[in-house]
Amino acid sequence: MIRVLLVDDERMVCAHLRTILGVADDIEVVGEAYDGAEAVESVLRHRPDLVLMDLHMPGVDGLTAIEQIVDLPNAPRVIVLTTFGLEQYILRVLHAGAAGFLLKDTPPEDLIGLVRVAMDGHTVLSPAVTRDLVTASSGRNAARERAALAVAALTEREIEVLTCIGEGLSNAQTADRLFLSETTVKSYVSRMLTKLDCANRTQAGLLAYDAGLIRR
Amino acid sequence: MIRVLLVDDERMVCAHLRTILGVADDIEVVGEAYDGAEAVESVLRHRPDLVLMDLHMPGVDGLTAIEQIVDLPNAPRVIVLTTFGLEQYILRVLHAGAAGFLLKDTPPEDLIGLVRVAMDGHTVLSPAVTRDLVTASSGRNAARERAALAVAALTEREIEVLTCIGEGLSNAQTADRLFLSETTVKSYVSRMLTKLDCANRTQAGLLAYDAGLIRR
DNA sequence: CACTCGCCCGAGCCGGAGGCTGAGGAGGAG
DNA sequence: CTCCTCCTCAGCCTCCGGCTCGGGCGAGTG
Repeated sequence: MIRVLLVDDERMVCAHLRTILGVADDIEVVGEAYDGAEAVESVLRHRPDLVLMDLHMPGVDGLTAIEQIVDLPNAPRVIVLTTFGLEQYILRVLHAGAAGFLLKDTPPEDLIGLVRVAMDGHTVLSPAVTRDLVTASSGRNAARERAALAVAALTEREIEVLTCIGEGLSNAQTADRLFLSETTVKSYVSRMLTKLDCANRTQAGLLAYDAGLIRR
Repeated sequence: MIRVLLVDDERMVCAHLRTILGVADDIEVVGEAYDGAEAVESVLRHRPDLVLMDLHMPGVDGLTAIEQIVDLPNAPRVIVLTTFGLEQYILRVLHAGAAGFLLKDTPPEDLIGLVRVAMDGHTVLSPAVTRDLVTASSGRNAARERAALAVAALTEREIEVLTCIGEGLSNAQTADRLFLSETTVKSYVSRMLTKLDCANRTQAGLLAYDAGLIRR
């Protein structure tokens, strides 16, 4: 038996979910909560196996509620079930410890299977959420590959200078670190900028970041 | 009826999966393939609804096989099912268009439910895969939060200027874009640098990047 | 050997970047 | 009305950033 807690500030939604999940004979809705603070209390009181939670709620944020819930001993699984347009929260939601991120356009007949799968320890995502996750991270990869390719065309010394630029050092500071004259550093910078097709050192710094020369 | 194609270079694995999925009366294994090239052919021949595919295979890579398969008309859903240690491919796998990323320690009894959920359009991930996905992106989040906090202290106009800096524009170019005088831009830059505790516009540019003001 | 070529270093010049002071107008809070 | 914040702009000065040119050094090449 999977004990489920529903969390949504709109009671209509809770009621709707209750009827949807009611048809499954291995699922039991053990309670409802209408904001983040209530959610944490309800978890402590009803000890559910799984929580279906909205993100947008008055008072305590859904995100912080998740963090508090998953930190509890014998913590339940938490699935975020929210409206469109909040897909970009996906990374933060997963980082908070959620077991899934679903949009409210999820067909009712799918929901039961999703609950079971999440209960088994797996992570479930709605199509739009996956799309956002991919586009959010694919942009970086494209930039990263371009940057790595551009940097590969540089000499070793030039890369050292580029790294310094990426750390925000001035030419004088760079010269100091690399035991060079400032004018030497300047000439390196100049050649680099043309090689990398950058207009100024700021662009070069971002490129160094993309290429992974510097961390933060 | 869900028509499934199995792709794994080890035939034992295919046979095992066949017996596991055999107990579900809504799933039918319609074929097997033992490398990436075969997988594409088999998809064209058997027209499955869903493909269970290993990543590590001789010849054509699993990743490129996925890309080719999901580009087909009436493409099937593709779930990656592979061994430990390949979790870091998660982003590439999702970007290639996969509907899931499972490890081979997935309990047999879970697999059927996972196939059904993926078939409904959702994305499914194994716990270890989710963990890797989160840690891979959480490193940047630390820098991102610091940056977002710093940027929050700026006025709207200052943020616009900061964005231009992040794109590598000069003061004159920034002034041109925002319909301002160059001296105005300079004063903004000056105040920003002190507010953000940056020595150069290069450091400010990286901060703008971290804060998500600019994409690439 | 002389010649070339790429990489490493450096000087000098000039325009832009950055810091400082000062100041006017628009709008909100008291 | 006054005080305050924010947006806007000017002028000045200093210094850094970026460009051009040039020399030294090692490795190939004919």
